[in-house]
Amino acid sequence: MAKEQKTFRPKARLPKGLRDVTASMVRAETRMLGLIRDVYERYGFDPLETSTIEYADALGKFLPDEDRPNEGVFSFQDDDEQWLSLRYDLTAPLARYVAEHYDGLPKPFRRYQVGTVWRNEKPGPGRFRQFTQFDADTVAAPTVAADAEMCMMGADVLEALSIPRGQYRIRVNNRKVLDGLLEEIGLGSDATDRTHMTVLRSIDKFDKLGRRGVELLLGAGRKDESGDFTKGAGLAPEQIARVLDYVESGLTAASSDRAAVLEGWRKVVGASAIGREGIDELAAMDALFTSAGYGPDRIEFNSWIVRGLGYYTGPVFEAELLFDTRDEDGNTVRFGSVGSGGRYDGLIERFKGVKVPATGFSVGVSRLLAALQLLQKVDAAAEPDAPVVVLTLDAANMAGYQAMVTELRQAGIRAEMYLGGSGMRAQMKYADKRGAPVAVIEGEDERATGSLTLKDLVLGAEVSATIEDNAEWRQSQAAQISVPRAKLVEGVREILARHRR
RNA sequence: GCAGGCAUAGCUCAGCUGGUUAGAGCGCUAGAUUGUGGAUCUAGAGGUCCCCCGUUCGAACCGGGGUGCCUGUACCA
Repeated sequence: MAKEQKTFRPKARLPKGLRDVTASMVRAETRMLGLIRDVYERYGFDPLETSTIEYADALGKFLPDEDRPNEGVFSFQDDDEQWLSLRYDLTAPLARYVAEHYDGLPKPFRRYQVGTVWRNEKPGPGRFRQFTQFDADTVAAPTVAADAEMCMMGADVLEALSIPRGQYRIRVNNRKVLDGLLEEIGLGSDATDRTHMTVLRSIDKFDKLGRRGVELLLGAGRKDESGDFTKGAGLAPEQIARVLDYVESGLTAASSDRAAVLEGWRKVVGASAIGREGIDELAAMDALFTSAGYGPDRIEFNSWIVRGLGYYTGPVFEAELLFDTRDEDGNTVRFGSVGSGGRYDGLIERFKGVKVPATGFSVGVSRLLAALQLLQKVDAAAEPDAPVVVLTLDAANMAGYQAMVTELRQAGIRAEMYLGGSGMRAQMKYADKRGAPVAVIEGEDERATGSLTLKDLVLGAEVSATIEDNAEWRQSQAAQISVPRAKLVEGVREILARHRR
């Protein structure tokens, strides 16, 4: 009763939040990574490649509001039942590496690393579960000179990618200033306190929600446009006023004068020792920026840069694109942050028990690439020419076609022979779809006379626009020439030269 | 995670108050036009109407649950 067994057919689909990257984007990314690498190398950083998989406990959990432990990380068990995780950033593995090889490393230790990282969380526009980061970190460098260097390097990276000065900004703040503010409004110094965190997160949203939105979040809370309600920090009106004071003291002068921003902050948080320390550190950074010629059109001090609450302990910074652009659907897209970093003096302490100060900067590669693409800064010259296609019209003569392709390749010309099974018309369509500049044709007629027909497909496309009649289109062979078989390379070169960019 | 919306061919979508064989345009494949990409003409392939359960004589359409996508929000190491 052999009933027909249904063969199992898996559905061809990609898991959510992941994507396939096609030729032009792969090439553009490769090129972009090269430019970033050049900048990092110039600053004296050395490459390091750590593994993509680490023991879960080495990556650590440091989210203070851990409602869902282990969320966010892809994990699985090894043969010996130990938990392994895909890395979710490049900093935690660096901390592990430094702790493991501490005694042998030069200190300060400076390394850069580019790599794929994974986060198991809800994807969104421009937010994937697998993406690429490009980091530089300096470990065992206690002074803010290391932080200042990160900021300047961030600016250099963006300019190396042809983002004009003025269209981006490196925005810098200091966690110590924020701690001083919280102290000043009487919230104490418990960094894991819920109100504490809510206040910081509210400040972080100033850019997005504006003064009114932040005010609501600091107080009772805020309703979003779908009607969902976000609970606020529940501060008293005087406290709210003080926080907004701080935020706006950074706003008025931000683009013009770094020293003026620090003066403004000093008035609000200067009474706190930790706040003063933070401001003094930024003043030291300002001196370095200024002497190196990095003005406020590149690096600014900014009140609402907060960053994540997990591990930053000092200066924090974000590289932000300032322009709006439009996506394929014509919607306005604000790019915002394409890189970020800061000082994390506590990360390596997890392993070593001793404090090892460190600071780093991380470029969000995929995001930045998407921005460049919409800016049309993705360089078309990085694309290789499409291959010359040698048509295979006679199955008995494959050896002859192979010889032609090889000749072209040996002459440095990108070329391929048609490897499908269809007729001439389909082969021409294929060449067209590939964007081939030249089709090499050798059929019976050509072979009889020892010649080849070379068709200039670029010129042909231009000609076809003016022709409507089929007979005319076929007979007008303006776009093709006949050359002796021996002149294959020469003839192809000549046509390529016509269209050289 | 929370809130709202959406789900029909590769793509963009139509499909009446539930009614027989679910459609269009574009794209794709092949043929015609003496061995040639465009144009024109002809033919063809391609769908578990997101999935499961239910209501009904009957479900693409109604109800419940699930999944996926979009928007906002939260989080962002």
